[in-house]
Amino acid sequence: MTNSLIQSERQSFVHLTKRLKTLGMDSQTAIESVLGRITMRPGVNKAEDILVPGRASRHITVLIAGVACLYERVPNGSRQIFSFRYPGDFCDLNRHVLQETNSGVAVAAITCCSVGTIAHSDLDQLIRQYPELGSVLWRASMLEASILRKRMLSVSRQPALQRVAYLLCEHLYQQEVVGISSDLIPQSQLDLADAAGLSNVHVSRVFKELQRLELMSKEGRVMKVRNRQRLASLAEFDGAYLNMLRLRSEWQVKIDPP
Amino acid sequence: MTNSLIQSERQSFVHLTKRLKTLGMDSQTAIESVLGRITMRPGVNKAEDILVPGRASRHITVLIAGVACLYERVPNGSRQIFSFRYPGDFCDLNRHVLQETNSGVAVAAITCCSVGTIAHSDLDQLIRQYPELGSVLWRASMLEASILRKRMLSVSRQPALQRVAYLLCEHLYQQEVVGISSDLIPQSQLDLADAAGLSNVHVSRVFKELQRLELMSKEGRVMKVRNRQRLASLAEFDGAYLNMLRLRSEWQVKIDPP
DNA sequence: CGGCGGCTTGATTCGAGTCAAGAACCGTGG
DNA sequence: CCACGGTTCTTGACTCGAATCAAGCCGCCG
Repeated sequence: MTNSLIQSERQSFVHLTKRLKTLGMDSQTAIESVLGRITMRPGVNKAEDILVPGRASRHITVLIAGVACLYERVPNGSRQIFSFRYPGDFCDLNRHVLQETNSGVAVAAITCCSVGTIAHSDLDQLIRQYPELGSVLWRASMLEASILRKRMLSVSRQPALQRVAYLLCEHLYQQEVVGISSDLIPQSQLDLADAAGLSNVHVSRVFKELQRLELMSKEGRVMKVRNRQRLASLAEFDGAYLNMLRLRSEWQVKIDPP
Repeated sequence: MTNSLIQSERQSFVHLTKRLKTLGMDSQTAIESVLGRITMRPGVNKAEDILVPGRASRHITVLIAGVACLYERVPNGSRQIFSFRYPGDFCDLNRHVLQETNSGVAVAAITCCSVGTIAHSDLDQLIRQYPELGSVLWRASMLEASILRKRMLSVSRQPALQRVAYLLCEHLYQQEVVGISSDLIPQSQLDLADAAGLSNVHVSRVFKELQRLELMSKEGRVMKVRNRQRLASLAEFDGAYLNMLRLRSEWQVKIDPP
């Protein structure tokens, strides 16, 4: 119903809006329609689960603010983080597209998050009404797969130092896509370890080395990127797989996170 | 134009047909329309490239027969295999959906392959005409991402023995989805190494161990699965992520590869 | 028959995991 | 404001899995 969102709502959806545009959604009315179908859920605290595996659901979840991660637990107790999620990212498109209760994948908040939902039926209807939305979401899925492949390369072929550097670069780039520019790394070392397939102990050593190389530094407990150029070159990260997206977005906008 | 395919053509498309049905394409006329837009390319020999990176193209490629792999070369010379492709699989949907010249990903033939192409413009038109085709291809993309995640888990968290066992199970299951049932492993040990993120030397040792455990055996030079059950349990492979698909396919059909 | 690519085997090295203990940091509540 | 308890991070000692190097071997194709 709400084609005219009140100012504060529109405000909270800036990142989602940007992301949809980045993915090629040109019609403003289509975007407004999507935003109009979003129901906000209560905020989620750092380290809490946003989505648990196995449970069937009648709606999809979209991250409005904060950083989250998509992960799976393995029998031996450790967890693998597959990808990080940023404002404007959908968390469980797979549950919508593949009818199965989405294997063992869960989503957890890395920082405090605010999340919204859209009913599956609403989404279907939106896609029917705006076929471009279908393409946009398909594109988002492909992009995710593309990112995952690159990550796989890094995890399976690079030594620990480069692997961690790679993750850090990936993080910076993904934030930029939605217009957030910050040197601070919200992930804990354990998060990075679980994403890179390393032990927390080794990530700690790697981080020490990154500090020695003056690529990173510490601000209280959080890590901070000092020299992004050299970090990227160390990791052999080029971000070319996001180029396509960059072309479509007003690239220089900088918004610092709260 | 050809809604009435001649018998031999229809024959060569059995796997693609099965795959489309498996993915939820119910209308026979829609399937025939898709098949009608396929142009066959000359066969590709074992170890030859089917698709090279970077080159823009006006059509997408679909694997009709044989086994191929999607891979990327890394600066240091080694290669990472991201996934294997089976009859009925599309090789470069990403190039269609993301306009970019698809990063560094290439496709190579593991065995002799026959491949077909569909012009991007034809595909667009087909999707417009049969919206379900859009969903089907989106679903195929999501499924691929899902498989990739599972693989990532294995690569980053399991020791070598399990990793290789996992790949073998994945291979068997993926072949079954399109109705091929065979114990023989067409991949060379080097292929498996490049997919598992191991050295060829170590894969050789792992294979010796698999033989000792009576899970695998050698037939001339090719490997053969002896005990699939125990192999799957060793690898902690459950194939649940393909369950959804199994429900939709006539599961017991067995077709031995040439 | 020769030669080549894929597989095997052994010796050695090294990166990263594990275990264990301690330190720094954080939020909490007295 | 400070003492407390729990994370998260750090450090060191030790172990071990897998990479690398280097030959030699088998099966295949010309």
